[in-house]
Amino acid sequence: MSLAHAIMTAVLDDELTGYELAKRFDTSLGFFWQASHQQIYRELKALSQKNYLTSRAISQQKRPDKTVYRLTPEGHEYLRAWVHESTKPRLAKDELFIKLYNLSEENVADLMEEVRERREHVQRNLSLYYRIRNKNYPNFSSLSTRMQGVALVLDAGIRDAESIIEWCDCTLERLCQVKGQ
Amino acid sequence: MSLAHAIMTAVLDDELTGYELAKRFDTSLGFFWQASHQQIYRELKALSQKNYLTSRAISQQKRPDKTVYRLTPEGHEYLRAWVHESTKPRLAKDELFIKLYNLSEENVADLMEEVRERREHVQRNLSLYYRIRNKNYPNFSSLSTRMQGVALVLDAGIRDAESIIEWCDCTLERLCQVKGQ
DNA sequence: CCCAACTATGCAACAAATTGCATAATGAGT
DNA sequence: ACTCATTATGCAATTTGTTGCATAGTTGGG
Repeated sequence: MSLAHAIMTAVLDDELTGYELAKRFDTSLGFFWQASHQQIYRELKALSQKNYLTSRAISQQKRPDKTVYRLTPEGHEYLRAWVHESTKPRLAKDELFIKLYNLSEENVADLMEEVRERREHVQRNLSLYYRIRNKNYPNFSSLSTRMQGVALVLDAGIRDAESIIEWCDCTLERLCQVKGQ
Repeated sequence: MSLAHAIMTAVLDDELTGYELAKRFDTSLGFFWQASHQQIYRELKALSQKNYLTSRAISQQKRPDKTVYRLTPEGHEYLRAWVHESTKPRLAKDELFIKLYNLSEENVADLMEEVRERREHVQRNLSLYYRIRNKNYPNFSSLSTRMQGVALVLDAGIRDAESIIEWCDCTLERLCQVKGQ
């Protein structure tokens, strides 16, 4: 259900296409929500039928035609009311940790490589978050209330990424000792 | 698919019932995987049919009868091979951050309460992780390789929880200022 | 010039997860 | 005495998410 809320929140300020939404769920929004383009297009259609979103077709010459979506007043009110409802605990699933539970001399090299890849991936996200913060949220106090909320989420993403990178470095050192018997 | 791997990993050392597994997915394992008891019982049945787990019925007088599951050699081999396969990126979904994107003077009090609850929840988990570490993994170097892997995951859980608590404290201060205009 | 990646959308089949319900005994607290 | 939480398992319906496929022009690199 909350994919709907995430999408509606994403189009609070911007008019966006399904394609652009998919990219955001893969980058900035990806810190706290993920969705495939198939899911997004399905949900956009459902939300339009419920009258929470309106769509507008845009013809393009050099690119395929596209449809941009924006929040309706009904959608805005629905979202406003939803914020007051009880919040589900965060959901996290990470295969890497299941695999680490199975650590052995036989697989330690593979797992080190996985941790290295995880570090790189998180480092890329962190760089992106820094860029977004420097560009759009340089001074917290000067932001509008809504943008302060966004900045707080960005801060969570940055802290999360930094802490994971530290763990990766520490873990790689320890796995290196396991590898060398 | 990976619920299967998580369950098989959980019964690597211990014989467990579906009920006990459900409790673990709600506490220690919950850091990196969650599953309802309905999901778990279904998966246990499927894994038994595939011959990756064997079950043993235990009659009880004061409590309902129960069934304990353990890993078969086939299950062990399957798990061993799976560790070498490519790992999917972590999946995280958190409604709290969607709600923070919608921060306003109207909802700031509710959101502060949500952040406080999140802090308490994470603090409870952190205390549990500390207890587990002090009890079972006090000295990293003296552990078996497999247990070192478990200790590394525990370390990730501790770092994660500590960093979230810091964010909650910082966020509560900032939200307090928003509340007071 | 060819191949890959990007832009842009969507259907259909399938797998995974959630929600609601059901049973049934024991122990702990008010 | 009554109520609530705990132990212990499971079915059925629905919702959500994944995987595979399909189309089709543009842009960039080697």
